[in-house]
Amino acid sequence: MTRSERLLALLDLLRQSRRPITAEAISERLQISVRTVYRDIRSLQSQGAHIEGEAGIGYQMQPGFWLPPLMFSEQEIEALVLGMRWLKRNTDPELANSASSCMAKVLDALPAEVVDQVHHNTLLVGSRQNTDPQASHELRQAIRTESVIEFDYQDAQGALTTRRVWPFAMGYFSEATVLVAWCETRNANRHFRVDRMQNLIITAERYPTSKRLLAKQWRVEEGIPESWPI
Amino acid sequence: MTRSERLLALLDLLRQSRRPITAEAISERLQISVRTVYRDIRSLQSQGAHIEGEAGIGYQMQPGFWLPPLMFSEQEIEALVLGMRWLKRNTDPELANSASSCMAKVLDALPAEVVDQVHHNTLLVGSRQNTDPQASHELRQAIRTESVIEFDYQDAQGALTTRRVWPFAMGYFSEATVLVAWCETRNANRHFRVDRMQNLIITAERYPTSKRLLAKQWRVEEGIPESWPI
DNA sequence: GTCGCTACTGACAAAAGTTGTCAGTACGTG
DNA sequence: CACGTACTGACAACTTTTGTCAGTAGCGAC
Repeated sequence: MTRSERLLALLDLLRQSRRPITAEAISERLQISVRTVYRDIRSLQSQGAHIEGEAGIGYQMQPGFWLPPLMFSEQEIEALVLGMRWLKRNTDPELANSASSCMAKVLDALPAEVVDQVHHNTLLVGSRQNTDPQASHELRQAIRTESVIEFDYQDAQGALTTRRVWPFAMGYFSEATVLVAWCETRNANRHFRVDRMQNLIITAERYPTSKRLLAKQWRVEEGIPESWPI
Repeated sequence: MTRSERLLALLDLLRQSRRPITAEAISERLQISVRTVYRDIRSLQSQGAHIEGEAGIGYQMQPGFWLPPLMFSEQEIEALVLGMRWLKRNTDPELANSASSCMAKVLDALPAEVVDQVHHNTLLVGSRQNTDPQASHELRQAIRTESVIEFDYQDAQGALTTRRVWPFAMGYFSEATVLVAWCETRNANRHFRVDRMQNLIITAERYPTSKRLLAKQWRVEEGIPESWPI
């Protein structure tokens, strides 16, 4: 059994065992030395598995690595499919891809007839003209990492300015995709249509506050009640 | 990316792709040689994954057989939230409700730190004017049950006619919601804007074919390739 | 405090695994 | 037959993995 196979086996082992397992027990079970068990555990942890070890006790895996089976009603499935289709046709390839894999994960646990229903579901969505998918992707990335960005912007009057902003939200409208950001140049929150940006640069610089705070402040300014409903 | 990480990624990839995927496609996606793809596939198979390969076709995995899917990634959560938000603001209350309960179920399975991310997610969607929510809901119900429906319809020229149709699909566009149906009156497939319908009646009568067949035929007529992607 | 149990770390050299390349075979479809 | 694709074997360069050994550290029982 090679290491990579063993890691999968170890995941399975930890997933199934309810009580803590000692490294020594694992080492016997998998026919490897204790030292290697420690290394394997470390490797899984670095891949996102929540495995806790306590001296004198053993190892135990916390939930949150594997997605448990989710059950949905027919209507919920319909909603899910429709939402994912909208993403596929109205955002960017990266989000579309995430939508697909979401759907695949959900479907994994569902009985075959439901999967079949999904593939024959006839709720459809239209698509709008795409804004530059690359930019859209990069901007979302920048929001995630709270990075300062720079770009040239052509406003509604056609005037071109260079901006340096702290992005914290994106709005998907049927006419355009809009970035919401704190503008260093103007010292205020501003909205920017993605299709009017040019020469976008994601700097390595992280902005000196958090997107949460920025968003909260923006909501107050705009009179948007509370954090966003789902 | 180490081999063991790659194997998990490969599982995810196979789970996600509904259609068979060729070894070459995988090799590009994972940035490895084709030979290594064959080795990786073999490795997963020997551990119990149900992966089938056919010459000239590609690989396909039978879902739900081995390890459960990995937890949603940050990007997948983002996609999910955005999709559900679109539903909330652009369809009807029934779908919006389904979206909410979907999200609630998903959140229930998520570790706390991810739940927090969801509540502070800043991808937003615009909303369009609603078509009559009641009608929208009833029409979807009619599609589900394959019921014959009747209504008065005002076409683009303003002429009013009474129709009896077999509904099988709905399209959500930014300008309007459109019902796609086989029209008994015209003996052909027709599209109807929901906002131009009046006096809608869902009859108790079930139409003498299936929505799948109707949809298939419509797709052929319209030159839409294959069943709908997610 | 000491003991027993166990998690965990660093270092190192031998052993094993991994990879891309190349040259082939096999299979089903058109 | 040609084509697309699954699949195999061999090999050498390259990386990773492994066990061993020598330690440190936390916790509960006595």
